[in-house]
Amino acid sequence: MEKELAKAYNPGEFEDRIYKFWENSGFFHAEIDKNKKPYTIMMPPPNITGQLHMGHALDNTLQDILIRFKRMQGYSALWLPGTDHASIATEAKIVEAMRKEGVTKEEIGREKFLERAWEWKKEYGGRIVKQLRKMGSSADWERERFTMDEGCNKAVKNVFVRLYDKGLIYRGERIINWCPKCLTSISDAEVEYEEQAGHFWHLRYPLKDGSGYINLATTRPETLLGDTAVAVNPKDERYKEMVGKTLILPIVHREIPIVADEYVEMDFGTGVVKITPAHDPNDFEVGLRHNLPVINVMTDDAKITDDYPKYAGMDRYEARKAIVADLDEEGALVKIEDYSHNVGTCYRCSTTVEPRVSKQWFVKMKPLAGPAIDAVKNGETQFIPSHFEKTYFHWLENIRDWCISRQLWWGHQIPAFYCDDCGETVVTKENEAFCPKCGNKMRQDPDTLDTWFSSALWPFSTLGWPDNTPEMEYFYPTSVLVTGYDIIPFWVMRMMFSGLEHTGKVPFDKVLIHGLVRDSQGRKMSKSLGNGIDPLEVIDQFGADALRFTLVTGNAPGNDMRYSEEKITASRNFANKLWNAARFIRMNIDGYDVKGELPEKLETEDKWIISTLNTVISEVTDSIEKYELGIAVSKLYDFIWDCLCDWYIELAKARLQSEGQTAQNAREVLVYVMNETLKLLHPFMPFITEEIWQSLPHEGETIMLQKYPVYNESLSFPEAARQMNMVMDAIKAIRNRRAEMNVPPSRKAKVYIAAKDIETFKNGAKFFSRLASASEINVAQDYEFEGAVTVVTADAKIYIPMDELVDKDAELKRLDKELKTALKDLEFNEKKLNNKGFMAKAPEKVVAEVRANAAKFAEKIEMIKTAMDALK
RNA sequence: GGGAGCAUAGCUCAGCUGGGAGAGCAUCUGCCUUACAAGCAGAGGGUCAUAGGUUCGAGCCCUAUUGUUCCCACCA
Repeated sequence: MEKELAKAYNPGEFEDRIYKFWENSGFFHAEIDKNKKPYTIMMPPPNITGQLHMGHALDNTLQDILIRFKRMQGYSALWLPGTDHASIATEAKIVEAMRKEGVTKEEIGREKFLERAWEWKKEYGGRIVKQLRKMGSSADWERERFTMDEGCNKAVKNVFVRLYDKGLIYRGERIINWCPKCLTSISDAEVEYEEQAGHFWHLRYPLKDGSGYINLATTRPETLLGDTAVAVNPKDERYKEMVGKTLILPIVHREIPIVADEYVEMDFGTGVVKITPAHDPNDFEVGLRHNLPVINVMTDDAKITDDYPKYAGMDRYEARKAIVADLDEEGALVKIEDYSHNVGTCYRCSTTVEPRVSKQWFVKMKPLAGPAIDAVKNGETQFIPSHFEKTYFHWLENIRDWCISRQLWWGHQIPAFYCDDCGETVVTKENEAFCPKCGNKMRQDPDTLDTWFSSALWPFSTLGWPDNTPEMEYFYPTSVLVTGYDIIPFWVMRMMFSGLEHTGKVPFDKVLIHGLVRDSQGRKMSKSLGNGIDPLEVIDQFGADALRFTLVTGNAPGNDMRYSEEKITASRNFANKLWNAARFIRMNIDGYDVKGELPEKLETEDKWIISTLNTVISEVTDSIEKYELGIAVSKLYDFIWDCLCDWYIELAKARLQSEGQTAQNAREVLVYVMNETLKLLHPFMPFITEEIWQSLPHEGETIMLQKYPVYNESLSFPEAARQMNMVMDAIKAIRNRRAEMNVPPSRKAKVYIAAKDIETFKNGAKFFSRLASASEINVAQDYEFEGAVTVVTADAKIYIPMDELVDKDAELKRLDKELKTALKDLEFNEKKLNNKGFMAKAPEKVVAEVRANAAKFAEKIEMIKTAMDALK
């Protein structure tokens, strides 16, 4: 036989060995059997920090569980590797790494930079994949590298050109969020708002005709330089007369109109807003509606432009001071008020973002959103749990055009070319372009595409699209996307509309949404808080299986979970329990020829455990198929700990110590049940199940490629299970009673069982000595005792004559209490049976159950009564 | 302001399509019973946030309220 198990569960002793074994088994690069229905699952991109974090560990655990489960079921399950492109964070990391080497990106140029970036990416991405593998994940870097390099680029260009030709991509002037430090636009989602203490500067703008002033307030007086109007609400009686008149802008002394616009709220402040279209998104919209000029007063790095010589070169905060001082001097400053307000900051460098007008590429979202909404509404793609559909709809229904250009180098360069001479624009898949009008070589747009633009194409770009590859044909649409709820708007939504637009099909059938992993106090894990827990350290200390188990246990889809040391300890203890159960089995089969096949003659307890296992098989399989992994895992936990360890192994001990066929049968059943259990558990705890499986009699090379257990009707023994439960109930009742009386197990006592079903209890009598501290066991239809400890179960009346311990009054009191609960139980059931509505409307099954319960309690009451009579 | 989630034992959370409330940890009691003290056998502990409603029957479905968390928008 194979190998000894160490005395205690110590994952460190075998995880590395198992991991190497898997590497050589070909599992990670399993050949795809194209005759079988595929199960395709996507794996998100390696995290940019190069460090595995809990969220990632959770993602991967869920994905890997599904992959392993499906492969054991015979599907050709496949990872689709991820990509991670033009994010500011990525580029910043690369720039930082280069700075340490003493070079800047400008110095080495775009081409070299990208080369360097790729090296960097390879190093960090590769590291992440190694880390994922350590936890048993079948993540695969080689495949990722390929698809990132070749597949993605091709797909991105194709999509861009396609959308442009259809008029769904356009270039236009818009207000965007600009980070003056990173010198790039950032998407709305990348802006973080924080509460900042600021001021309200109350200003007054004089009317040109000298008839008075109009008062308004601003938090950003420096943008006054770019004011091109003042707006009031059209319904506002106070200013009705003023609309259309002209004001003189203080300091600048430019003439600006008063316009009426719904955007202005009458109740807020003075009901007057200064309009600076170049430096505020709302003002920009107002400007569009009223054809106002757009005057940009700031440079890229948020300094005042040369158009205002007095302030030129000052940064926005210096300029603010200077302008406020000048306003005061001019008498335009009315008062200053303290005011706290939300300010948008760059999520990476925390610099206050500057809304800025610039030329960017946009995707028209309205035409793309419609089909994406429909596909979920008609069930082509389902969210699990389904309520996340609401989030999805809410986003798509309120969607705005998507700014896709980023002023970065690391990413896919926008395939648009401009003619410097005539201003012609050409969008093409080619690497260079010549102006159709003047024939000059054109200049490619230096910007790159938003990371989500390429990520949105992942489900098909990784399969070779736009070519009609066999992979595309076979694997697309994919089966399930596993991801956190926080990126539904960024990614899920964009994959949906991209898939529908470009392939005509949804990218995946199911979207399994999970929550975030928080710390033990419920806070989001973050670097700045220092409360992040490194999964690798957890693995070192407790084992990868314990981590995986913790991440799925007691956790419903979509709900956040808290990570705590108590939880991981509980998981480790469970692994230890399983380990020791296996050790017990190994010790008992040592020296015997055991195959783990079910013997022909099964005892009642064998039938009970096999039947229970059979039920667990169907429940676990159903739960996984419904993506209720937390439920599946708790079913397995209960079965292994309660049924297998606490009961079956204990029940089998006596037989194992005997000789002959019955002992051999017990060995076979033990190995059989353990093997089936290991297979059931394998997707959740891959390392320990492999290690134990290898140590027990088995056929095949690895547990990973065994068939997942299937419910088998011929292994269902409800009658044996019922009988076993009667015996177990009696044992529990005796233990309970003894514990109440503080009788130590070492003190054995005779047990007399009075029951209708004599056979069952005679059959089960052998268990009472070990499990109920019985010195002797007698079974009969009835007994008459005076002064014995009495225990009543639903099926038996048990007497334990322990004369010196018997306190008649106490016994009577206790029995009386039991009688009362039994009477209450009976009443509850009878009430239902007497309820006409219940009898008429409740399903037959429920009525039958209630009827059976009523009978059971009536019987129990009788037994308690006779027991009490005997005591009196 | 718009949207969503959560509210169940001292703590952390399960509870699938409605059929008399569960687990782990913690607490208390008794056990080193030769797989396991990372263990075994027991015990206590809940008006399932509040108020209505639907139903024969509600932790679960509906409405309102309160508390709480998250996402989005953001008032110059």
